[in-house]
Amino acid sequence: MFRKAKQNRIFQDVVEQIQEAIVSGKLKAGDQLPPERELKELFTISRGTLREALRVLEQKGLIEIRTGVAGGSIVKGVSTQQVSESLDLLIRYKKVSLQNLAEFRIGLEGDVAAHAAERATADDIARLRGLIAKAAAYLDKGREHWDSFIRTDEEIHLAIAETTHNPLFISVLATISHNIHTYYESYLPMEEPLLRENHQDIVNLVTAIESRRPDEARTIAQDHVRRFSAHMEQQGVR
Amino acid sequence: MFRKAKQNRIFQDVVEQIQEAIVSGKLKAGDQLPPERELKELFTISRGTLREALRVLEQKGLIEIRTGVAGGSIVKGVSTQQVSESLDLLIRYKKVSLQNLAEFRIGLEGDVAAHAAERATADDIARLRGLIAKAAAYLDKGREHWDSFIRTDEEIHLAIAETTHNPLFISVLATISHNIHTYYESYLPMEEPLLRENHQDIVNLVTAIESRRPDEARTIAQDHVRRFSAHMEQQGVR
DNA sequence: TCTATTGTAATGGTTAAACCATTACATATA
DNA sequence: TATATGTAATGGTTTAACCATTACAATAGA
Repeated sequence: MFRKAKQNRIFQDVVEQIQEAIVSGKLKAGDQLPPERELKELFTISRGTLREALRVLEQKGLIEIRTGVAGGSIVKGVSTQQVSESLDLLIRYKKVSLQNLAEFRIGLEGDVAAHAAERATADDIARLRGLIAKAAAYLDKGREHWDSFIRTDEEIHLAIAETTHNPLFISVLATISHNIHTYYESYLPMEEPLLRENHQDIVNLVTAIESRRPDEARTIAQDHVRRFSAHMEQQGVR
Repeated sequence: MFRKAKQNRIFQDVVEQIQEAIVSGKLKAGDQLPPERELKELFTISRGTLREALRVLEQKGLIEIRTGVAGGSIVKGVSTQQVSESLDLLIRYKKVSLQNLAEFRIGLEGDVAAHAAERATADDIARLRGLIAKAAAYLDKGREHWDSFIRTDEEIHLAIAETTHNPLFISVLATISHNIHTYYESYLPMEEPLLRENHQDIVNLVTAIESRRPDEARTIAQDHVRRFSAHMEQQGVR
């Protein structure tokens, strides 16, 4: 029914006030908070307590703190960074396995592909085609550019998510993608046939999106995720 | 290529040392850290700096801090709590709409239902049946217990997510559910037929899960979400 | 006049010592 | 034996001082 009434911790109150201002839009990304010595007067608290509050806000990714003249707390706005970081911690703590990630990602990438196919504009398609060409170029340029290929691949997945115009798909996919790519780099053998297979999947996917075939797009995306997860598992990832 | 080399902040070093000890298992959930006045000696830092470090660890959900004799920092281990909280912040900040949430939830609840049907144990089913009976009782007890019905309904959705045994499904669904229920309470008319319809959906869903019919479970879950989102939209939610 | 150097003041980072508020546990009392 | 009370441990907060870094202005040199 009720949660335990927490003892009032002053810094917590300060955190909530500033966070609320950011979430509600009163403070926008790029805005600068007054220096600590002024803020502490505004809240009528000591500098130490204020700094604990700023530390929490910094940890949440809501502000960035710079030293020096004209330094101070700069508002950053909410980003996927924090979701990503906490998920990363979970994975390292072995609470989330590669299978868990893959299983989740199959549904997610499928939905994203299907919705993208329903909504992609000509601009979206042009952007995707551009990224595909860029990836292909890296692939042809040889081994030392394959890192760039992988990064472009991730970029394409994100671009597809963006054509859904649903911030949830975008942020969740960004988080999962980022974490999957950590595995990618460690466990996917960097061999040309595999990268070519990867690229061909993407080409097929974008073609399906362009042709407005949601079901086909979903199937291609899900197959792709399944196949590459299997590749990684063969490399001995638990 | 490289990230900017951050200036060494002492509290950051302390955070990393303690976090590493937790993630690597040297510190386990339930373990108690020495009191601040001892810790500060161990790290040879001031109490203020130590407290900034503890604040960050607390914010990350890695420790819990209690006052009083025998209080102090208790290790909590890594949990999904932080993922949920940051995702929650993201939803509030990005002003994710009911449609955005519903669209995302359709795929998610479908996947969850299907995987639950594949994996549910006898215990899982018993638990779900128990919750369903509890919900039905609240429904029969009349209007003033309908709040409890709604809360039990959310509990059932979470219990289904838990039978997937995939922490990703669990924490993401928990977050989405929590946010959807904010809308629920504001926009869903509290009328008996609607609540009965809701309950019947859940009964059907659990039956499908019990009978190991993933596809049917997926369809029921998705229909349910679609129908109730439509109900809310009729109430004029953007 | 333009550029490179140097100075300086603003600002976050850290330390230290003191006192307050809460609470588990021991002790005393009915 | 059970309840009330005392007490010491522990986190929460304040204050004041000093250090480290840095943007910007003043200065010097070409």
